[in-house]
Amino acid sequence: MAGTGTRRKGLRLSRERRVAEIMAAARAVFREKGYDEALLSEIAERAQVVEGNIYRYFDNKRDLLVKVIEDWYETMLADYDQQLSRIHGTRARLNFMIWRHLKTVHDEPSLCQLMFLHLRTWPDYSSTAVHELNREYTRRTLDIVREGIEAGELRDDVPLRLVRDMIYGCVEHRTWAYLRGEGDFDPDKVADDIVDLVLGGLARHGARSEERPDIAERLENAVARLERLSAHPDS
Amino acid sequence: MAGTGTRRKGLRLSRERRVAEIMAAARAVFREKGYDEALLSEIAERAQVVEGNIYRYFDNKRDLLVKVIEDWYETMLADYDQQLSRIHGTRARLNFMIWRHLKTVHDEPSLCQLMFLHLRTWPDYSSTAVHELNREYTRRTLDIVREGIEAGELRDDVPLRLVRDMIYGCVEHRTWAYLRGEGDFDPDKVADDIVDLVLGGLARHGARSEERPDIAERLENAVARLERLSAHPDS
Amino acid sequence: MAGTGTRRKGLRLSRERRVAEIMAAARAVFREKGYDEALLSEIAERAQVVEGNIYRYFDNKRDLLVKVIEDWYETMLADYDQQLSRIHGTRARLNFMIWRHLKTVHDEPSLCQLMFLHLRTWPDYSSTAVHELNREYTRRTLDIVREGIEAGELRDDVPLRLVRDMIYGCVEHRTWAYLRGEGDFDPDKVADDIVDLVLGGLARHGARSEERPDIAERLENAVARLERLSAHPDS
Amino acid sequence: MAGTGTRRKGLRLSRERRVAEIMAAARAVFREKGYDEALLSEIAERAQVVEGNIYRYFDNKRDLLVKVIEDWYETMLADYDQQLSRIHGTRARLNFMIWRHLKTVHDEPSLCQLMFLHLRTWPDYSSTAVHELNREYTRRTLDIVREGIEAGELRDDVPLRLVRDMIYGCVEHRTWAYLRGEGDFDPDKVADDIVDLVLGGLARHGARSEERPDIAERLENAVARLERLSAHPDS
DNA sequence: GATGAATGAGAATTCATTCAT
DNA sequence: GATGAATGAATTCTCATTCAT
Repeated sequence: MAGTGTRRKGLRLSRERRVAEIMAAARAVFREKGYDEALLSEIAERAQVVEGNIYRYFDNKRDLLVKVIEDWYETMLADYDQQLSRIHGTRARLNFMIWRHLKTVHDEPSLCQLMFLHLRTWPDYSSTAVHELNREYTRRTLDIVREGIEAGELRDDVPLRLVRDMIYGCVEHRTWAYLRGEGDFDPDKVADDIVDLVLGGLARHGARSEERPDIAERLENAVARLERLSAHPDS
Repeated sequence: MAGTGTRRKGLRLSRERRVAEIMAAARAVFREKGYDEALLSEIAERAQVVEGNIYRYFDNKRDLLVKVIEDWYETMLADYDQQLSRIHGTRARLNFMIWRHLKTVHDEPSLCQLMFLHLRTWPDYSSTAVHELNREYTRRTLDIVREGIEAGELRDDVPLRLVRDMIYGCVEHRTWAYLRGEGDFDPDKVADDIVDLVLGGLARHGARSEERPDIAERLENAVARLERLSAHPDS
Repeated sequence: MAGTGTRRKGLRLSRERRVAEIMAAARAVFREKGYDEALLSEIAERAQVVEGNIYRYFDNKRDLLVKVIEDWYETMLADYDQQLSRIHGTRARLNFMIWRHLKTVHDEPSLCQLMFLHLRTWPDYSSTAVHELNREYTRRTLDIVREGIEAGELRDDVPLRLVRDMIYGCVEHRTWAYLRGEGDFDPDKVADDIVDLVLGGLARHGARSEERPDIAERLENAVARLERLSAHPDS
Repeated sequence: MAGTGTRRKGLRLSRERRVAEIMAAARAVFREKGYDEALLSEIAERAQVVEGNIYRYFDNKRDLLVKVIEDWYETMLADYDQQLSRIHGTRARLNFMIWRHLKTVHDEPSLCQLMFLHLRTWPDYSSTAVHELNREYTRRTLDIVREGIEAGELRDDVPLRLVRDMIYGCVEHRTWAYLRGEGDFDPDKVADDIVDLVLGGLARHGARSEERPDIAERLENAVARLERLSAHPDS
């Protein structure tokens, strides 16, 4: 009751430091509890701050999450660049990007969930800095593809955007069960598989021209189907 | 206040009928408001039922959504089978599946959101009937791939599961902005692109560059669309 | 769907039989779940009856419990009489009554709880048949006391009612923890102790007259205290 | 509707003060309405607080009742000690304890009901502070008995625990009808009777019958009442 | 700059009982 | 006599955010 309490009281930290403490606490709590379950009161307590005080530095809970994720992205981006600079060759660089993304999901499933299920679904997401950071995040991959095209290694008749969607969508779907807490996956193996599939495609190529029906045959088949259609439209 | 009683009173319907009415109302409200904003009271009102009565047939709000989505899936599955039976050839069938999925997202963005952002994220999702229905939904695609492999048209050294993740993940990412209410997309175009990318892959293949503007391929795509039209005349 | 279902349908039983089945089901469910947790729907299901049908035989849930307890009491009373007829001597008969009561609590804790915490607390309890049955139940004990008085074995200057309250109140308090699910007790031992205490009292008797201060001394003490009181009333 | 704002707005009180106001309001409402009928909203209104604000200080309705009863017990215990210190002699002190308990039941039937029918029946009762307070409450009685034994006035072959159960069980049974709102009772008279029965027992004792209308005993009882009066002038 | 008391709005859920069929 | 669909009323509890001190 009397004397100096164990809890620092109104201790003044620089704004910078205060913000950092709150964000660290917020990241921890968001990670452990998810967005809805995370309580401002708990974040405040861990940051040694009073609840209402958080509002001095952040607009609201949502904003706090945005800032936490932004911060996380920035760290990742710097990291990526550093590592990518040592890797050469289209396939290897692509593989790295995909592997690194898989690794991130593997190591920080909770933060990824926060990104996938909350941030990204909020109505103003696309005006967020996180959106921009995410584009930046995936742009590296597209750069690699672009360079591969220029080098003549990759096809130039494919919408770049779709390549990105395919890679990141594939990773996301592939890791969905893991994020739900069911089972595990091996980032190395999955990365290899994805690169292989994305680059090589599903169709057979080597023997392709010989095996597949020639043009005349394919045209005939198509016409046959058209005839069938016109004959029995509701069959 | 005035006029003939607007609310029919105690009209007794069979369980079956009542369930159908509630589900119809629920689907509409969920679609319009999303999960959180959807009020049981509004659903009840539209279904001409007292709130508490919903609980005779559904465990809770969550269960109600699950049932609504289940019902939707069942309709879709039957529809798919019917239409798919008229389409032939690996590429065409694959194209149909992807196009149909894109079309669904395009036509029912709200229900898709419900599925993506709620149902699928709930902890017990994998024990849900919806989960099974979803596997059933994607199994058709895998069957086509499997048949393609058996026919020697597709590579047999690719993990099937990854193909599925790539296709559905790609669609989901590609349509994300649309689901968020930003912009639009053309199911036909996107389907063609995805099929092309999934089958052909990103890498250039020696034999391929010669055929480039492949007349047969273009004709095949055209026929696929015709088939689709006859199968699904209101698309 | 067709044919005779496994669930008898509208099978007509005599009113008597139907009532018995419902009461048996109700007793079981009340015992297992307690009053509040017991659901009419479960009782109905166990009794192979439809919910609304219970109301043909019982006024309401409360009435159902009353009837169940009544029935239980009646069985017990008959049992008591039969056994008591073979026991002789005031102490032995008293001991039996107390032991039997303890045994009942021990064997049917749930039904006792129902009686103690519900029936007995309801506002119209004293107009219930159960109330009368309970008086009947305790009257046997008072009869024994009365006979003991007439035989000159027991004091005749004690309010009978208080004796009853003391015996049954003591048992109830003594078994409270057990009813709450904490620990156990031995009906035989506790019965002996209670009889001993009730009959013998707490004060020493044998040496009593010698040890205790004689009248003069006691009067002196009393006067001393009175003086103290008047001298320092607020000390 | 008219006049100066009847509801003070956002007036800030210290935690301590606010808690006290809420508890006072809660005690009143619980007393008047019983547990189930008591509405948080009414408590809030009387405490001049918004409903949700109660939850800053109390976990839930149940906790609120617990705290109210605790508070009540604490007041009583302090009171008991103060009064008991002026009363001397085993019989007189025992008489006081019993009389005081009866008086409490008589004066605060509602709070007693709350204790008997709610608090005490909740599953975690024995881990409650109230449970401990109640033991403390009855421990005084046992101390008196213990001292009587040491002074050679009381038998040393009786389980103390049973004495306590007998006294408090007897009081509870004796006052049951009153608590139910039927009839009344006289704490003085009942206390005398109980003390007499507990000390003397039911059986006749040779030496006893001679002293029967024991003048000293009557005087002692009278003094005990006088002491009580001076200790508790408003009784 | 810090504190933490006060706010506020409502939404899901329960199940005994009734009564149309 | 049986059925089971429909009723309905009311309450607890949550926690981000604000703002008086």
